[in-house]
Amino acid sequence: MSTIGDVAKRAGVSTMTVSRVINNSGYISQETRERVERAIAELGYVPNALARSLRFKRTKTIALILTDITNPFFTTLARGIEDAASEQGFSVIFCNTDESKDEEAEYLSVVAQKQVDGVLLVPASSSAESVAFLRERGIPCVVLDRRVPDSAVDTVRGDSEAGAHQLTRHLLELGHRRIALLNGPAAVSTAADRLAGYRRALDEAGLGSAARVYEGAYTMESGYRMALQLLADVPRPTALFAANNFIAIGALRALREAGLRVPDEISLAAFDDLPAAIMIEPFFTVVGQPAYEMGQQATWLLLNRLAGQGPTEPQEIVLPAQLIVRQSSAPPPAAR
Amino acid sequence: MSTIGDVAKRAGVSTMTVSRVINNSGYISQETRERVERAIAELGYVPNALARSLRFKRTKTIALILTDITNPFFTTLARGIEDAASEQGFSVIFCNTDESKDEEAEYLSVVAQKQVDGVLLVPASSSAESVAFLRERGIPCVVLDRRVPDSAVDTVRGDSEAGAHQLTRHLLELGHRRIALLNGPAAVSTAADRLAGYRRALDEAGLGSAARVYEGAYTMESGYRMALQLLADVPRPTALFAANNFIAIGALRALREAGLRVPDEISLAAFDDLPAAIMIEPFFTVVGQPAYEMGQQATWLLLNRLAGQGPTEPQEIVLPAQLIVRQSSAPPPAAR
DNA sequence: GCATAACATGTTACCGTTAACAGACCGCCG
DNA sequence: CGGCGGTCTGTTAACGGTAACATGTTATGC
Repeated sequence: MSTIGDVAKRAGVSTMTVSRVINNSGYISQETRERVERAIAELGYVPNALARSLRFKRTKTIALILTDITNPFFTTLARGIEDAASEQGFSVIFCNTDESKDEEAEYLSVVAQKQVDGVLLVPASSSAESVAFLRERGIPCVVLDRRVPDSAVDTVRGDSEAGAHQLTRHLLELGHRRIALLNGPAAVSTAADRLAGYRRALDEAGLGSAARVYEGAYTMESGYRMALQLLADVPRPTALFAANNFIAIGALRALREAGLRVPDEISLAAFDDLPAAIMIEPFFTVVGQPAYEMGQQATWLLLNRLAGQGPTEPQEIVLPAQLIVRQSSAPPPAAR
Repeated sequence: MSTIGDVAKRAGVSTMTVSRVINNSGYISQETRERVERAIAELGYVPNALARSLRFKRTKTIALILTDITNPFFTTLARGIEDAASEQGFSVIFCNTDESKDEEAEYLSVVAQKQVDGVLLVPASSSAESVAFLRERGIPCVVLDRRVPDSAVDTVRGDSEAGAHQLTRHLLELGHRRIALLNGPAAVSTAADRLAGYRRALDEAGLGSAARVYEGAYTMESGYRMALQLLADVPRPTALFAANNFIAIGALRALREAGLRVPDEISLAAFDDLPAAIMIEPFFTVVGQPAYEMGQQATWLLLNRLAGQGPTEPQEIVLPAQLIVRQSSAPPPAAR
């Protein structure tokens, strides 16, 4: 690739003159400008952003560190982020941690070295380490989807507690009394919040002691295993609340294998919608989160920080979750 | 963020000594090494990859330019790419072009400026411009999923022709004689290939004149519109072949709205599987492509090129597509 | 006991770009 | 006609890191 020096030589001027043409700064005569532009075109010159970034200390690049892009919730989030970022001329480096703290730390180190201007982080665990790492190095950060025990960090997330409360109430109102929660890892704030919402709904119904909580991971395998375990319980729950979409899919498989019809014999409801695009038969009763908007808002917040705009206090933006009742939830068999 | 100079000052050595410690090169006394390491830890120093890249002319970063990450096929592809890249210490910048040539050109310019070591490109159109742009600037490139009219470029794609042939034959064997193809844009090679496979199957069955081809975009809206159009045709086709998953979903919506039961009254089969994770009710008969492996292989190919390994001739890796018969295809009503 | 090699550290220059400063030339004003 | 301001272009140094070279010190071998 040619450099500004090559262009300068070809146009018979100094590199500084070329730089002025590129950046439209200072004075250049019409004739020189044309000569330089011709040289640029002939050489197919593109400025070296590394050299620029080294001087300006900004790369116009942000990092998106999430757990798994194949989870449709995160896919949509990522799309919202990339759209909002590219609109303002920013590029996005994306990283999948698979919920591993070590992977996350590794990626943080890499993107810090690459001098990203900011980080959008879906933290793998509910610790303050990652945020502290970034703060020490002066890298702005917005935490996405989950809380971390650090009150001074910008956060954009869905309202897991209220969403879980809504979903549990929905099941209670259908007449269910034995509702099991198939939850994600306790260390992840969304799991803690969904548990809290579930508990609150049960408590309000005077059924606090009926809580049945299984703790696993936000994966299909874990959903499958938790459901198997649950099916062995006596008496069996009449409704399952899956704490995310993957758990729901895994659990559904287990229910199918056990020959249980949904929702006739057992109800199943979940947190996190699947994109409408993909729901061939709109089936799951869910609490959906506005993933695309969440990504947009987080990016706007981060880019505003980078531009030194907006309020200085840390923001916590909590987007509402919405209950969407579909076919997977119905009154319990006994109640019919 | 602190620099190598700050570390050097704190440790009372030259920057070169610090550099040697970081890179484990040359000779350093145990004592000096420890002093430097302490200084690094105290300052939370991370080396500036920009400065390094400026010297070495490699950024350990690749660009992934695709049309839309929310298409599950590309999501899985992207995941395969990121996994393969990060395993070798490479970061991935991702860009959504939404099938726009202008967006693609814009992104190419940006990533060229950012000095990515290579580009994985799902071209928005079947022109050689983008590949030429990269070649002029010496940026290695692997074209993904689609062909471009440039025989000298590495390509990794699925076998659209054979897959479409298989799927069409499947419908023919079920007894269908009026099979409509709801295709993507003719300018995209996968659409051309799927059309060719479809035509070949019909020709082989002596039904070449029965071909009915609708051309649209690879989107749900387009699938919906094409299906509406098709439903007005007399006589109506008994089977639809949707050229990708989004078209299939849009078409299914139109069929539902028209009150047509699938597959009893009309069959529907598609190219591109939906991830098993998301198929709540395995429903669509499809030709699936190994998206994750495609991403992996493309990345390996690109990284090998960067390392100067592997054959020098351009590669064309064509991965097989696989017919998966599920519930959306059945014999035509008349044949029952 | 002295050349020689191995070890340990520092200095200089460069990667590509641009801010800051420095000239050179022009016309215009008093 | 001397000086001043506007226009145009060039030189130098710096961003953070490292290769290549230089220098000094200590151990090794004969």
